[in-house]
Parts: sequence; structure tokens; C-alpha cells
Amino acid sequence: MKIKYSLLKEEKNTWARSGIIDTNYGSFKTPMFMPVGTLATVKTLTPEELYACNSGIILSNTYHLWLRPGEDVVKKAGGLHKFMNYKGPILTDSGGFQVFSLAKRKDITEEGVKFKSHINGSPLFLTPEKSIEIQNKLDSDIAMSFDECIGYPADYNYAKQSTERTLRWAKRGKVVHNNEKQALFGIVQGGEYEDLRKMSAEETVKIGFDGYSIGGTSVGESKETMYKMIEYSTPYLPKDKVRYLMGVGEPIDIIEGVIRGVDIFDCVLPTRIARHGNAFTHHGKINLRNLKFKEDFSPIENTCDCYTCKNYTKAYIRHLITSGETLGGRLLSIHNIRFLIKLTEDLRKSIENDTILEFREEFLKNYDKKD
RNA sequence: GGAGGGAUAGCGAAGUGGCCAAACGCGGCAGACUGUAAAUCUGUUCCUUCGGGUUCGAUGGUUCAAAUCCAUCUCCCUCCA
Repeated sequence: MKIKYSLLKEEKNTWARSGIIDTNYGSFKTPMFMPVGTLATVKTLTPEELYACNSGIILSNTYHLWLRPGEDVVKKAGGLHKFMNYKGPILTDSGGFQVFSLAKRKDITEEGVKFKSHINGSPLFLTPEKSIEIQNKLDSDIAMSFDECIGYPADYNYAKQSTERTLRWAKRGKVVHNNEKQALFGIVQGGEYEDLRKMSAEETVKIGFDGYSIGGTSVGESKETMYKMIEYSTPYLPKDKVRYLMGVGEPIDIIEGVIRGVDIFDCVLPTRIARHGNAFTHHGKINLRNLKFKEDFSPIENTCDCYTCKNYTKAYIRHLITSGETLGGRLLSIHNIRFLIKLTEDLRKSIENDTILEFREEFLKNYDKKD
């Protein structure tokens, strides 16, 4: 079967909602945060460590697995789940973001995108059909349409053209999609423009997908603009389908996203900043390299239930990070992922109690008050 | 005892008359990171009340000007006896 989304509760005062997603690899409740495992690994962590964080679903990447090890290797291994030994659901991004992030001189045409391999510079050509074909072979639970992620700020005419092309690409991808067990999501674009977002959402819904995502955010715009982009999109998405805000993962942005009707999020932030020595806390982000933690023998957060906080001190993690020991990044990744997943768990509770606005107020009050 | 070589900021190491408060690396301190070309990148690192002040083993000298030239001294290294 494909994934099935069930709406469980709509929060009384906002667009927030809670739900449950059933997949062939288990069920998880929404809102949910998805850790990113681009190269079929959530950097430095084992699947067991992810389960311990209560991970519902993780994300992997079409472009990167296409280049290495190649989708046929993954298929031979028995699909992505078997290949990486992750027994929960997996979503694969289409490669659209890589066109945006690493192709310097991208040549985007109606047919597809011509660009160069970041590994050896060899010429590559990615099309909507190719992206879906690769994802069919990877056998993830959710495949994403191949889109163009528009930068910010974007010229209106360019944004319009690009958004319309993304719609045509979405149709082409849907036509060739042929994995019965895999869901396919459409992506709303439209830049920062209200009418384009509306048009993109409505037209994407007309094509008909198993879920919808909002793309083209967190590309350099202000938070206010990002929240607007979400507000311009979610009202036009069907209530009985899951909504995914791509690439967003700052705690505050997750809260604002949920309030605007988003169900799932993904972001590299928890694992990347972990490897760079930072931890999320309820009082804001802290940098464990800072001198003030040298003799701080308390956990990152006393209230945190993660493996790291239950067993290690800030002083020890600081020692690991400043010494370049990989365990430091691992321990912080565990904490940060658990922090965001716990945040979505708390948001779920506040939706059930119709208290999400109070939750936000309380969270912001503590988060701004840096120690 | 003889012959060479060397002492530069926390460490290593450039610089051999003015463009030198002194390259660069490391270490230290801080910042950034939002569908991962990221265990990466950026800033900063003598003191300062931001006007300036005091530095290149020590002391004295030459010069308009010295980390750079001269003299003496102290310490370190290599080779020969």
C-alpha cells in the first residue's frame, strides 16, 4: 500500500492539526520532524540511535544516491530500507534542491536541468522523468516531484515562469511514476508572491498527489516572508492530505509552520550544527565550544530525555568537540534530533488541547531569554 | 679548546635598513549554518580610555629611520679536537 494520512484533530484557534501517517514501514503521528540522511545515512548516527530519538521518518536524496552508489546498486540491495538498514519510513527528495544549491551554471530548460557533477565535474542531465525513475528504484515510501527551487528574491516574471514549469514537470513525473507502494508528493512553489503560491497550490492539487509540500522557503528570505509563503500556500491544500514544509527546522520556524497548517518538516540543521558544536536548548542555541562550558558538569538540558543528556556533561562534550573527536558531533546530533522531535510531540499535545498559541508564547519567552 | 649556525608575538616559522604591530600555519577566543559538495566556513588573537603606547634574547652604539647594521654579554644547536 501507499502511505495513508488521517487527520485526527484540528486545533481550535489556528490552522494547526494533528494526524497519523501509516506506511509499509510503520506509522507515525504528525506534526513530525524528519532528520535528513542525504547519502543514505543521517550523518554519524545508526538507525538504532534514530529509533531511540523516536524518529518517525527520515529523508534521503535522489541526486546524491544517483551519483553514489547509483540507484541500481540500491535496488540490488533490496531497496533503500534494506541497503541502509533503516526499518522506518523514508522519504526521498527529488534532486531539485541540488540543482539550486550546487549547480553554479545551471542550464534549466523545459526538458530538464543540465549541470555538472559536484564530484568530478562530469556533465549531468536531470529530468522529472529521470528523478522519478531513480526514486522508483530507490523504493522509498515517499517520492518527491522534481521541482525548481526558486531563490530569494526572485523576479516576478521568472518566478511565474519557473512555477509554471515546475507544474508541467510535476505532471510529467506523475505520468512515469510506477511504484505501487510508493507515494508521490507535489511541490508548491511561487516564490514570495501570493498569487503565484495560490496558483501553484491549486494547480498542483488539480494534478493530484498523495501529499503536498511547500518548497522554496529558507532560501535567504526573512522569517516574516517565509511565514507568508506558508500562509499563501496551505489554505489551498486539501485537508485530507499531508503537508510537508521542505528544509525548515529552526524550532521557532517549526512552531510557526505547524500553526499555519504544516504536518512534517525536514532540516539538516540539527545534525549540521551538532557537528559544528551547537545544541538546541529551550533557552536558545548554545555553542558547546564556548569557554564557559569548560567546567560545566551538567547535561545540556536537565529536562531532556535523550541519551546524550541522560549520560554526558557539557564539559565532556566540549572536550570532545574542541579535540575534534567525532563522538562529540554524534552526541550533539542525538540531542538536537531528539529536541526537534520532542518539540513536534509537544506541539501535537498542544493541538489536542487547543493551546498551541499559549505553547508558542511560552516557548518564545524562554527561547529569547538567552543565558 | 676550535669552527660554524641560531634566539621573532601562546607555539612553529617568514622577514635581513623605511611600505613592520611584524606574512603564514597551529593553538586560543567568538560567530555563521534551514529539501547537506559542510566534522565546514568566517572573524579575531601585544596593551589601549582607540588619541596612542610598548615589542622581535640582553645592554650599549651607528642612522633622519633598526627585528634587520656594529660591539659586548647570555643561552641553545651542529661539527672538529
